[in-house]
Amino acid sequence: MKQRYQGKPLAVVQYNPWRGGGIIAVNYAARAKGVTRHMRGDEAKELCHDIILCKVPNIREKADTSKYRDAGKEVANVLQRFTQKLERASVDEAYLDVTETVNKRMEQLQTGEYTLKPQELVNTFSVGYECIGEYVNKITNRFANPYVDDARFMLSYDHNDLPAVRQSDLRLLIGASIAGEVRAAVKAETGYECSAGIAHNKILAKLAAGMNKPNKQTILPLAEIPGLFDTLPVGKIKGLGGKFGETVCETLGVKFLGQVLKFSEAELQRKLDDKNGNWLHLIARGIDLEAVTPRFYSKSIGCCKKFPGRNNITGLKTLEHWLSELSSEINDRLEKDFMENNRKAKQMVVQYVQEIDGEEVSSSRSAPITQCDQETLAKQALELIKTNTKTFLRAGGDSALNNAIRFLGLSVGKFETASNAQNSLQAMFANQAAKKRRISAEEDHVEKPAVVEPKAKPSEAAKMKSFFANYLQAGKAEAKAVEAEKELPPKPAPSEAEATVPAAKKSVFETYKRKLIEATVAEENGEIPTSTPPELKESFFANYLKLQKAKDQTSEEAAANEDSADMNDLVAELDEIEASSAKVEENTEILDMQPSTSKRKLEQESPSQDYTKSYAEYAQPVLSTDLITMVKCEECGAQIPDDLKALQTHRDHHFAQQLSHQIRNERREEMQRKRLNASTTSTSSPPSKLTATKKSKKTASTTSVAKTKPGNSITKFLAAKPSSEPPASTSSNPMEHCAECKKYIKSVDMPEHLDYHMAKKLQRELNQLQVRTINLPSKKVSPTAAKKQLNSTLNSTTGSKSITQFFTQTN
DNA sequence: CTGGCATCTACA
DNA sequence: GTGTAGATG
Repeated sequence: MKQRYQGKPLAVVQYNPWRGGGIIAVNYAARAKGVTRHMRGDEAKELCHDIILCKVPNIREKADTSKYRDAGKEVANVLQRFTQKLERASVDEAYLDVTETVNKRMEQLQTGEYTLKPQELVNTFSVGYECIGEYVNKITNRFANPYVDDARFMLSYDHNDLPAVRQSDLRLLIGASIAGEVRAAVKAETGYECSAGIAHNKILAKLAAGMNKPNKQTILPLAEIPGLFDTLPVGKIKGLGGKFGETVCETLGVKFLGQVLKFSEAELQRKLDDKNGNWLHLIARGIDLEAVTPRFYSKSIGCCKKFPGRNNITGLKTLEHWLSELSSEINDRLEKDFMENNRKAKQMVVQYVQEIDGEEVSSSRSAPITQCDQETLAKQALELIKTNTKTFLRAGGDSALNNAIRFLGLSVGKFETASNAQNSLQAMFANQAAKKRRISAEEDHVEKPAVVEPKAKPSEAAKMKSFFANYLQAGKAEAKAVEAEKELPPKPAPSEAEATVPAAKKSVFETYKRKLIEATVAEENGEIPTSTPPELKESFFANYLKLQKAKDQTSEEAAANEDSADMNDLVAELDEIEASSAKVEENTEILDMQPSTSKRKLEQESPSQDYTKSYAEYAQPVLSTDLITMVKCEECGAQIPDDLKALQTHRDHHFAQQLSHQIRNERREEMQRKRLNASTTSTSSPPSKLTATKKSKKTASTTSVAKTKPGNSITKFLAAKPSSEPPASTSSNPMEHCAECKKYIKSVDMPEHLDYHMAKKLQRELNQLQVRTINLPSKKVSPTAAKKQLNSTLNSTTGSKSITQFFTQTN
């Protein structure tokens, strides 16, 4: 492709003799003119006079898309360097689970080994925010002053979840910086540009990725989910874009995803079915339990061709010809695959559509294969068709088919690793390919090439993780374990457990919350609401966990639990949550490559088109200094804005926090005593239980679980460290030494204390950076772009000394 | 006659 | 294990 195409309207067509060919890809300049996929080339010409139509090359009389496969692989090779947990979702999309990198950077943020680099966020957007600077501002303010949240935030989440949600925002920001690095690497090394979505699971990441294009990335914060879903058409969610989505809308009488919240899970299960009801119930809450399944190569290789109308295959010779052509392509691709992956297909499938009595009848037949040369494949395919068609040939001849064939497809799969390298050339290729991409255990039956060498060093000895991190992560881990279990053989019906346990637990949480509220309200004379009444909202994580846990239990266990005190359930649950710092995809990114618009290597930028107006990629960081005036909380040292309301709210927090820790400590000690009395076989180790239930999931979970440190429980935060001897540390009031500020801090407050240090650092860094965008040659600005610019200007003038200046466009 | 082709997943 | 329909890009 030449640079003269840069920015000009362009589309890719295949088979262009008839009406200009079918469009299979459209660049953004052409999209702006209304050109879409599925149009014919001629229609596109009508809409966009100067559109450039590129043809997909024809090989063997059919479209050959290998160029696009190769381009996708080239990009995927770059992506692979950033995580082992890479799932290629299609030829130009991939999911990256960057949880481990985020974890590492969270720690490094505290030690100063890592700092957020705002220039990585210049073309980043965040759902619900006018610009990324606003989002960053919110995060830093919350961390420095965690207990003053806006009403919307407070209403969206349960009090107990707020810390987790707060930390999630910082994690997403780090995720976005990683995405920025990834995309920069893709651009630098391949010339292709791509967009990305950064969120806590695949569904959300995919959704977010589509919100700002091209060449942009979008964060979807947890707190924005309810608002977004209120007006999000159901069909926008992956998996709901087709017939099923329509069924959902019709049977529920809804248009937007948020409307699904009105239905209980049971209702959804009744109206749809068990599985879909459960799935939709979670999706409507932004929960998607699908893990990023590492997969670099597809499970099958296939090709097909339609023979519409007059092109129907009616003769044996023609059929043999096309089977031979398809086999030839398969064979080529298979040879290449063998070189790279040292695997061989063990099964072939032939699909075909016949016209029988004017009706299209499709069939597919499979057979095991030992060889996959062209002739063998073609022959076997023909055999399969013959033997599965009642009257294959027309009576009275030996070449006319009884039923015309309208479609032929041939694919091979069920790959197995070749026993050993067949020759030195093959070995060399295999090794090179392996070096390049270091495939993780993708398939059970595909062995890692011997040369595979993980570059990731074992992470540094885990420092004390913040309570928030564990809370959020573990919550997801728990959910995941339950999900994985569904793949195991049928479990006992949850009947009893489902009905009673959640109710019981719910009351516990309600009581607990009420206590907190009463306590805080009593102290503050009822002036400032610190917690939303329980009936207004439910605990996002806790509720989900409760539900899943109930399902997880056999009736027997449920009965046993009913005997125990409510509080025991709660504490056990919290302990379990905190005990496992197991893996989950914390931050998922989807990268959406855009071959049609992308620039090739060596290409230079060209005159900007309309859509390039909103590009922020010319931004560069400039230093400036300013800080917001804060006062210090005597209790925890946190910086709080110097106003009465903020101070009051902050003190309320400490009170609530102490109460909550106190309750849990008491229960924990009680449990401990019980445990000592009882035999210590089964109850001791929640993490091992997770390992067991997760076993069937063949993601990287096994490795992560193995890494889980046994002592990674909340008790670590609550009990004094044996090594450090704080002055007044007692079992009831343990203290620890903060490495950061050399002060002794109550152990209960240590996690937040560390968060405070991190927040302070973050804010300092970010406050010192101001990004300025180079003034682009002014052309017509789209209404939305104009609005954005206006807002940016407003931001930069009103908050002249504020952090919102990041990334805002000033001149 | 013309909405192409490739790939994956769920489910019966 | 096998064949089919649906979803998606």
